[in-house]
Amino acid sequence: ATSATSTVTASQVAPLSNATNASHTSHTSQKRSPSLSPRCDDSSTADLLIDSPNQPTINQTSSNVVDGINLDEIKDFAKAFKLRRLSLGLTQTQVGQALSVTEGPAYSQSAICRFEKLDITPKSAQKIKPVLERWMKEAEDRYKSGQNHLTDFIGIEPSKKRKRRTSFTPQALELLNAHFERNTHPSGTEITGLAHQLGYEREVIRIWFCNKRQALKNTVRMMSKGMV
Amino acid sequence: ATSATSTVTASQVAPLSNATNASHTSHTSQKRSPSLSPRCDDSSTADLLIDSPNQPTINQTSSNVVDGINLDEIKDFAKAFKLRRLSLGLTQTQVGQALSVTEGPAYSQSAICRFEKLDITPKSAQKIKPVLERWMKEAEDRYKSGQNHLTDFIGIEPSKKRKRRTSFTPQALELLNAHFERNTHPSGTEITGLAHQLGYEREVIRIWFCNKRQALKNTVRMMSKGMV
DNA sequence: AGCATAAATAATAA
DNA sequence: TTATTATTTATGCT
Repeated sequence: ATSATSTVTASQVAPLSNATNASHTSHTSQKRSPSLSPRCDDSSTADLLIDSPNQPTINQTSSNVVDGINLDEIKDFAKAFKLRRLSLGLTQTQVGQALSVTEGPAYSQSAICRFEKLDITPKSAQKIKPVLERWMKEAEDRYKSGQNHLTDFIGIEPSKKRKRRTSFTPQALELLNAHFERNTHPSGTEITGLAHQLGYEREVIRIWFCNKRQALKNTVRMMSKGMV
Repeated sequence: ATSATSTVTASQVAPLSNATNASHTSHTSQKRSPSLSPRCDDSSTADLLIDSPNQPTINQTSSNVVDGINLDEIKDFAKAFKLRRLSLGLTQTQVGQALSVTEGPAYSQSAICRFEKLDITPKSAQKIKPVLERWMKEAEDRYKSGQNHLTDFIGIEPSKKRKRRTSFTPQALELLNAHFERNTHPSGTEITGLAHQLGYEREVIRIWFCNKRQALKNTVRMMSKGMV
């Protein structure tokens, strides 16, 4: 996201598949993991049924229709989506970030990755599909009307405003620190509670704890080196 | 490879028509001279390259025709090539390796990368183009006649699975981090030692350091921007 | 569903 | 070209 020179063309397209690993030194035996067969090929998908409490993902499913959901349709869309994304020169990360800016549900890079690989349950896919569908349509329209519209829509460079640095009140810090002393890893619920109680955004609080833990770690590290 | 999932029929590839965007990089970074080592056994290549060490790359050229070479044509092909490559779910590495197997000149992943980015001289491009053209045509034909023909042509083992994500024990991380603090660039010997000591593959340890350096760099970057 | 980060691909340096 | 770095994708957790 650095140079953003005029060459915003569909360059920088992301990798698609695994190629040979250029590693030297193939040390000892590889722990050949039980293949998760994240693949559509029909090679014996049975037997792998590790009883999962969760629904199987689409690519683990052989049927074409589940719960009234047409999997083929989703598979086709996933493929097309990926291709269109690449054609526009977008990364999963960019799409994810763009989604979080526009209205409607947002999804992370991970979620998009999993959608493209169909490594999600039919239900989830069914839910995400329309969101991506709509977004992609819009993105393509923008693309056709010129690069600027697209980059603008995606929210790259142009309007990447940085969040203002939060400043905590002494009272808030006191409470946060007190909490931190009891528990450096507050649960999601606790974080939400604190955020609400103090009137800060949840994410701000979460980050505060991250940073605090980091600071603690650094302190410990320095002390162990006799630097403090 | 995992990309098998991403295969899309070539016909689905929207040509992304026109798009020959004339935007010519107001260059950000001073590109290094495109000097390639004249180590190739193909003497003509050597001639071609040493003959003008400082010749500008295509993307540094504004003209459409240089030395009787139609740059627009090359640009269009480069774009189309990339898209077709992605549509077939191939990586630059795979193409490079496949080329080295078939008869005719071979090119490395780096060479293909540069061709796609037009970060080569017109002469070099002119020379590579037909090779890639011929190869891609063949690959697409194979693709149409079925996956097997393609994977065969490419010389990949159909079931190359991504390595399972390693999870390090806290103890291992502690040792690794301690090491990292002393030296972010351990020597090969040190890496081997650590791998042995911790019971992980050497390559895994090497990659850990790569990623760790990356993370550190990102942190520094963010801190300098006041983001942490 | 998302974070953190391992692994893989693309780009650049040597 | 090969070796490394920079970027992106994918996955183990929870």
